[in-house]
Amino acid sequence: MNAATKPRTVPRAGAAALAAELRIAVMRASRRLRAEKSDADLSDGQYSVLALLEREGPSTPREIALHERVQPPSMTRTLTALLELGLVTRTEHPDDRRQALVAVTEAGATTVRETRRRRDAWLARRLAALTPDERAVLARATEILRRIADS
Amino acid sequence: MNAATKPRTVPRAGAAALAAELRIAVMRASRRLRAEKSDADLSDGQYSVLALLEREGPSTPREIALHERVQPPSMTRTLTALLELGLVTRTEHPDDRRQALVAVTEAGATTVRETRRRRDAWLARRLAALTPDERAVLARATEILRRIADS
DNA sequence: TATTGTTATACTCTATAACTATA
DNA sequence: TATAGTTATAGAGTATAACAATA
Repeated sequence: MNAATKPRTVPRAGAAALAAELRIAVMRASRRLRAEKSDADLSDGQYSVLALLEREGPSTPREIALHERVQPPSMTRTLTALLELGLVTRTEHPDDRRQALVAVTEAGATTVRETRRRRDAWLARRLAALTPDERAVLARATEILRRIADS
Repeated sequence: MNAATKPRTVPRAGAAALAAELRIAVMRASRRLRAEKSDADLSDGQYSVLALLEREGPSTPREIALHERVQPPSMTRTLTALLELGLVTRTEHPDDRRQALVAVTEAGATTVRETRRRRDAWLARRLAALTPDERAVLARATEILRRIADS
């Protein structure tokens, strides 16, 4: 059942019909990817903050809360957990003593890279089973999806 | 910056390189989609159960819990909430009096359809702004993604 | 005895309100 | 006064353990 039997998946290419199919496929794929986590016992929110800091460098609790769309007290709790796990550090802000600067530790960066590696490995195994043509479709779709998400 | 400048998005079509790009695009898109929630005052879990019952017909609490990968006590709580909202009914199982049969009400079915419509609207607007060729790419990608997620 | 479903209880994550320290 | 961050407290969702009813 590879190429000949897919009646629902290539319907009329109308935007409304495609939206429903694409939404389901994207949500389901992301759920599967999220399930591929590293051994670190982190919640989604904790990992999201750790990955943000690893990707973009040190930040203040308020900035992180804004980016994660969470209230400051919730971020305090998340950061406290990451601190106790030794995955981030908290230091004084050089210019403003009200603020704090949070940064990943070496262990934190390792955790992020490990999780990323596992998720990529899971996906890469499945991509390797596709035809070159199918991979080309996904490569084009990747760029289009990125544009949509950033809009 | 549409066709001439995309160095990262169509790299060598190797599975490993594509995996990282696709993972980021899928996770980011799903994050945006999830942020577009409807007015319906239901949690993700409650809506998920309601949509399941609307899609597949009446079921027992245990079956629903299995499908949603949740423990039975958690499902009891979710079903109680949906019952109090008048979105589902609970009746005796015809063959086994230990079990119960849960089904959506007309109000429940309406809620599901309305929510689905609202969630798709955001994505449909963005798809409508694409070229027919780009929509065709996403239609093909949808089918491929679904296969990957189900594997 | 085994299975279905519920109740009792606790833990996690998030929220709002009130507080402290600094600008 | 305004802002950054924390503490206090509450609500929603899920989990395990113990229990009742039925097979």
